[in-house]
Amino acid sequence: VPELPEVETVARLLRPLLVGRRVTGGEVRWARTVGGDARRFLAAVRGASVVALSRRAKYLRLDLSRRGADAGAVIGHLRMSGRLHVLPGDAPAGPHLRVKLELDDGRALHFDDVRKFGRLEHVARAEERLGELGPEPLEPAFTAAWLHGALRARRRRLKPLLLDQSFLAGLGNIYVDEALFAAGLNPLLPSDRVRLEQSERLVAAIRSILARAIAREGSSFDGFYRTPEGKAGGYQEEFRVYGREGEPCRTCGEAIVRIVVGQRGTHLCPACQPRGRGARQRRSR
DNA sequence: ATCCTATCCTGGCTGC
DNA sequence: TGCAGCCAGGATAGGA
Repeated sequence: VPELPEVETVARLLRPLLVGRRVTGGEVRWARTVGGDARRFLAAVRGASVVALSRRAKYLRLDLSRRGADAGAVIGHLRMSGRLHVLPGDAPAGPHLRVKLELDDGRALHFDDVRKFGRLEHVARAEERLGELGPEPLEPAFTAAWLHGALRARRRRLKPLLLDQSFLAGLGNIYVDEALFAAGLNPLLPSDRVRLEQSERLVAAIRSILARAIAREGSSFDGFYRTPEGKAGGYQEEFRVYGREGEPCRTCGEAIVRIVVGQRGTHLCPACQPRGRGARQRRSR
């Protein structure tokens, strides 16, 4: 599932192929992908040039201009199964092609998406489609002090809170599970019981896991995510808990467990990620 | 304030 | 072998 590292990889690899290019035409095969109105979308992007390509949370943002004037932006979200590829103009459409944008260099941007949850929408102002997003975990503002305060200001279980994009932007099911394992924190722990020292471990875990996953161009384990070059990512080889139910913990040998938290499959090592120390102290007295 | 459920989708899997 | 039914999963809306 594309999360921050996968979207960052897509942005980095597409940027040199798209920035400076003008959209000369296009085709929409699934209207909902572009927000429901294919004609309006194509009119908005035809003739516009890509002036910048960036990532915010799990969104891709293509800023457009037409004859030097602001022409809004295309906001992309890969959701579960979306893929973006720049291919030769005469490349055949894949079976799940939803949107194709022809470029002035003879190539074309293909948006393929088996499950049709992905989006590639045009908006006048990028902010209106980006929603309310928390801080970027790789930005300097994401510190242990901030996280600790933010966690204590709420009373939610850690896992759903870290998945909440308005709390922290860019993490999804995989990297939350991996980060909680690396920090030794239980996914069910109420956020207001996280101590400063635990917040420090969590910040360090999130930062290092995301950086490492970007270096490996994301995670590919279910046949969906591929880089724009068609390659699989490599970070799935470094998973400690995700998708490892029943397999031994690489730290302690205990069997990895899968539970459901907030309707999400959640993987953890029950020995390395025990419930909070307070609960254990109470039990032992 | 927080949690839960349904919705959107389809391929792949399970069970019979 | 065939087929019905279930499930994952990000974001969001609406209800408890």
